[in-house]
Amino acid sequence: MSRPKSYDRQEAVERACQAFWAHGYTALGVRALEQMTGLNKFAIRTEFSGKEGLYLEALRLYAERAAQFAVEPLKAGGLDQVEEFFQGLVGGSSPMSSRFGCLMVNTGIENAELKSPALEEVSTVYWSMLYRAFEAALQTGREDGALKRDLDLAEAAQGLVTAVMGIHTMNRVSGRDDGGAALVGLIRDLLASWRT
Amino acid sequence: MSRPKSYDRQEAVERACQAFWAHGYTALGVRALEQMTGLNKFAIRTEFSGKEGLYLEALRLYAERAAQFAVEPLKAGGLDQVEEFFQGLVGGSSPMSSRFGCLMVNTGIENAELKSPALEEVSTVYWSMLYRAFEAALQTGREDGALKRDLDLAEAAQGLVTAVMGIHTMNRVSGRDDGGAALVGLIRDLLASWRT
DNA sequence: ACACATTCAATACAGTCGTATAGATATAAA
DNA sequence: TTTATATCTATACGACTGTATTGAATGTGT
Repeated sequence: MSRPKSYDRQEAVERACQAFWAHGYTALGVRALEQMTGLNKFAIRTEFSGKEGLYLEALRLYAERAAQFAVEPLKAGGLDQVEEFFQGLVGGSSPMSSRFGCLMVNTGIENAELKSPALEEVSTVYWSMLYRAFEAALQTGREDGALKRDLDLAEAAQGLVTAVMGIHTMNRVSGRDDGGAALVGLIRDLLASWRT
Repeated sequence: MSRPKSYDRQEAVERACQAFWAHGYTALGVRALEQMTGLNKFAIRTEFSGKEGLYLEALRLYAERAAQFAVEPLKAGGLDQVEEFFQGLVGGSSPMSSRFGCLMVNTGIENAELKSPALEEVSTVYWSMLYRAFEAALQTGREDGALKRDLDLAEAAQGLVTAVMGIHTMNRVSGRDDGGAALVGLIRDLLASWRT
């Protein structure tokens, strides 16, 4: 009963995610977004209520993908899965590694002062999701008796999250999807030292 | 023979450094910079040849300070100094810790796509300076016989640099100058495991 | 074939960006 | 006191920002 949309919503969000990932939020203008997503200004407004709405949608997609591909295996597994997770942060064979770093890290740094409550929440939820996943994996390791008993689980999980940020940051700063490989190596050694 | 300047150059750069540190480059407009630095538009142009020139000056000051307060002790010391360095990245008593993270990390993430050769170089020089400092400290540790012989020094130094980025990033994302404390703890454990 | 509903393309808008310019101002030397 | 020089304040500029509006285009249902 009306003119069909000239774009595929899902694909548009996907492309927007990639675009924001590479260029950041502020630096990417609406007119550039049109080209990279196949959307038009009107659609950005009506479908996502503006640029920031599209950004939030892209962030949610990113978080969803990360939860699916990286975090779920973590919660189900133990120490080995933690090691695999870190391996996935570098190198070309993984969907979690990128020369542009991590969209959530980039967002957190760029918008630390933006004070958009919606952004703040997406970020917080994302990192606490990762924290709990590490916590669960370590807890599993402990219950399996694979982990030393004197390890502070909360500090370990939080420290791992921070290491993840470092790897992503180094990936972006170096412009290479394996820029953070050295820290992945150190984390592997650390995990080994935690094993019984 | 002319009207005296209404600002102190050194202090202006110092304030600009703080301002860019907190707000980033793009998000901080020239008109806001005037207020926060005590400079005026004319001075920004004549004294620093524009906003980007002032930014570079601020980055150089930041790098200089970091070299002086944090990196020099590293190059002169050994494993203990590496540990002290990481301790200095979190908590209120250190000039290297901040809830705004690290100016160089923020710059590297925000401007990964800016392609300003000058910025690129300042960043590269900074991180390789830190890398060499870690390398030197570890080398000293090795020569003192305090370090296990099978440790890959290059990977260790590069991994430590990446961990530093992670701590700064977590500081900024969490908005706390001790946000990265957990990873500092893990790094301390890791350093301990390297000792003979 | 026609009316209806929705999207599209193009343009307009007010606001901000960094920079450039011009007249007023302040100091030191003549 | 006058002159020269440099800095200050204020305004102007074109380019850009994200958003809003308007008439044309493109479908479906009658």
